[in-house]
Amino acid sequence: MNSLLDRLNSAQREAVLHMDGPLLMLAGPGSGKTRVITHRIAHMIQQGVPAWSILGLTFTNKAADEMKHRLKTLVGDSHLWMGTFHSFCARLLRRYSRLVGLPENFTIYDADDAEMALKAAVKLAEVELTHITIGQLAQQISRLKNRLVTPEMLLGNAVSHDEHLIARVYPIYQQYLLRSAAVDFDDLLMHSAIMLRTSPDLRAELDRGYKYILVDEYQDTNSAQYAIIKSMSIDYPNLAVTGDPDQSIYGWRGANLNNILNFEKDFPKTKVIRLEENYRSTPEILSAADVLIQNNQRRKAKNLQATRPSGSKVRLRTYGSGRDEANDIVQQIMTACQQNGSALRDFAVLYRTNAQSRLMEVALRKAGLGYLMIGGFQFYQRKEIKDLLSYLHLLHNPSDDVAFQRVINTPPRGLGKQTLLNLEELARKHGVSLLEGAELAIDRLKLTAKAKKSLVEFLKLMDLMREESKGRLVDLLQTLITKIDYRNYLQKVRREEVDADVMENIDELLADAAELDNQELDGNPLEVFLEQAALYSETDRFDSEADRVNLMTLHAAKGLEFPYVFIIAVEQDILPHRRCREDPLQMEEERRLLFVGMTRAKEELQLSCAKSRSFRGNQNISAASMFLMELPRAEMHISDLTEQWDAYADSWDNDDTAFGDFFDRHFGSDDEVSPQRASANSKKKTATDDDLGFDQHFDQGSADVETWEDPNTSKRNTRLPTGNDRVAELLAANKLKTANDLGEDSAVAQQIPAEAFRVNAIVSHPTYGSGKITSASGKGLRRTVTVEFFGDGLSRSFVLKFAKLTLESAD
DNA sequence: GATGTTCCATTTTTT
DNA sequence: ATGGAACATC
Repeated sequence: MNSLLDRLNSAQREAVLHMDGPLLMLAGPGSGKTRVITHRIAHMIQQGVPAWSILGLTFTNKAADEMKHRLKTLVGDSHLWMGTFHSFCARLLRRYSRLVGLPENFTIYDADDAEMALKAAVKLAEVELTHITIGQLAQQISRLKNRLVTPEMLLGNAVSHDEHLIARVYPIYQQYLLRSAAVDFDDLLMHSAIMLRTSPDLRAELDRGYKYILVDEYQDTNSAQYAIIKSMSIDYPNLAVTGDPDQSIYGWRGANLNNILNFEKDFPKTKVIRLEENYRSTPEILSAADVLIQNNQRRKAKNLQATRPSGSKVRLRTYGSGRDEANDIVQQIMTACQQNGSALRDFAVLYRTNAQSRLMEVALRKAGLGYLMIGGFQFYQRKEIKDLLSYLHLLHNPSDDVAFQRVINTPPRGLGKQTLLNLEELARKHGVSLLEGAELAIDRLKLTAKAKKSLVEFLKLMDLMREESKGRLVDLLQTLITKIDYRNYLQKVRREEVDADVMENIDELLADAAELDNQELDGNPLEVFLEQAALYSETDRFDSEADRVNLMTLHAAKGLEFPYVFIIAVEQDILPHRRCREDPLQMEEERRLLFVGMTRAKEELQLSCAKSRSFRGNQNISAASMFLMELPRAEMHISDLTEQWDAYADSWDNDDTAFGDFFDRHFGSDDEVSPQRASANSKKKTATDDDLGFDQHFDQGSADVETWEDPNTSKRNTRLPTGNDRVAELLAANKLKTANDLGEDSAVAQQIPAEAFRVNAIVSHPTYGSGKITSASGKGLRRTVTVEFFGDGLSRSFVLKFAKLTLESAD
């Protein structure tokens, strides 16, 4: 049994040996936390603690599975409950649903379903969503729920317009969910917490039952989760939590850092153990991450100790474009695989937002390398899967109005908007679900023959499925697919392209069902199937046997490790995300996010940014992230691979419209221009010919790595004039005359961009009067514009250098 | 009511 | 770029 304690350092051993009383493990990245947890449980079991009295709560199913797996190798099969908060709560609610007014066959709505329900609620509440989107509203309500704020608590407390709106919609949303016998993700926690609060007997029973509770990633728990754990740790405060405040990255989801910061106060006589030795990363990687995180104000200092031998320097790379970035990384991966026999699965590419995966995917596919993308559009969110599952949901829970809505006319069976509206009204009048409403409708609603027939058929289908649901899940699904001729419908909806994928997804769903059919289950298979789908996340099955490059967001990477890590698009407005700019707290969370990403790496780490990146279809100039300026750059390997930049710039030169847009975006808007942007632009322009000297304003410093400045500080100090500013100024001063004035030796010329003469600008000509520029091309004085004159409606072309054109208005 | 077309916002991160 | 919603047409 002492083998359990072998190969543990003293702090780890102390944690493993701790049994009774609260325990706080402050575990830095790579400090062997999972190992400590599993060994500790194994130790407890060996000491005679019954496994079923231990409750392990994790953040992802993946983490739970991993621990279960490791535990199995230590003590064999054991019957402890280890899972996510959400699945634990789901289980709790299934058993005690009546305590919160739900039937036990309630449905768990995913974000999509919840949004549909919210939309319905907004409609019922008869409010107008003017300046807030449905998504924002959903998030606000989610935050309230995470803080255990019920609709009643909101009454009379609303001050702002938003608060009034929420106070109005939130209760109706909750009602809607209740009537649909459904809960959203947040409800799982909130209902559980409330249930524990209002049922002292149940609380005491669970407290007694789960004598030992263990919470992983405690820094990411929110108030609802706190309430749940706390209430089960009163009589038996054997609560052990592990976490790292520096890895708190779910503040936006209501995670409350105070949970971990105040743990010692909360639970008297807490034993605190710090795990600061890092067994994962090279000293280079660890030190870079450590230097970065020290820029956070709101943290507890900690002393990360590297234990591994020195490795290669952390790389910091600048690319010309996101495409170059992706290609180079793929190149590096291939080289590494060839030269030192690395496997593809040793590599991870991490990014801030899911959208950033695309370029990597393209590059990997082009190179013929397999990849595994975690997150993004998830399997269970695909239309074809959701459609089919909605039928099952409706079958399992006939009150599920969201499922009904999704399913009733998919595939189209002639039940249109108006019919559905009538049906809805009928159901509401009778206080019944939509499905029941449908039954009523057949007699009570005047329907077209077709609609009536469809409704009858639909109800017959549901009956048939009800019959079938006693058998195997696969058969049920198969019957459904055949009856509604679903594959044919899909083929029609998505013409030609990618229908192979779609069909594969359906097959995969069938396979999932078949797999479940073969398992021994302690519950209703249909229910288990649906719940799995609802609480499943892609992160959970990331380590498939296949050898592939891993692609995922920084959030999804939490808790994982890889020999080689690339963090891409470390750029201003992406890695500190745009939405976090003003909020220092959110800014710190962004920094922690990068910290988490960096500390995933074992051997090698590369951070990169690109100077231009396409966003929503067009190329934008990017500035390096302020976080890169905070890194110990002297100790890193820095390289600037922007030689492709000029090639990109040239492609713009050939396309004047594109350049016009570019100009607008960077000089014509009121946005402040960072030095990076400005010099990037000047670099581009000086590469061409006869400029107007406009650049001189900007041509200070190159964008080379050595001159990287903190974009935040420099932005504030140097508000650069924009093209429009200057034109407006000169127009006002009546100094802007004709294009001739833009001649080389004209004083004004130094300041007027010929590009000011662009499409839609109003100009006037001594002979033809005024007109509008309808097209423009060329640079500088050779610029040619076509003007459509208001007088005779005719178009004429001019070369700026020679024509006497006067700019009347810039746009 | 179904199908086709255009326009529009949209994207932070996830159980 | 892309998919959804609003609008138009069959």
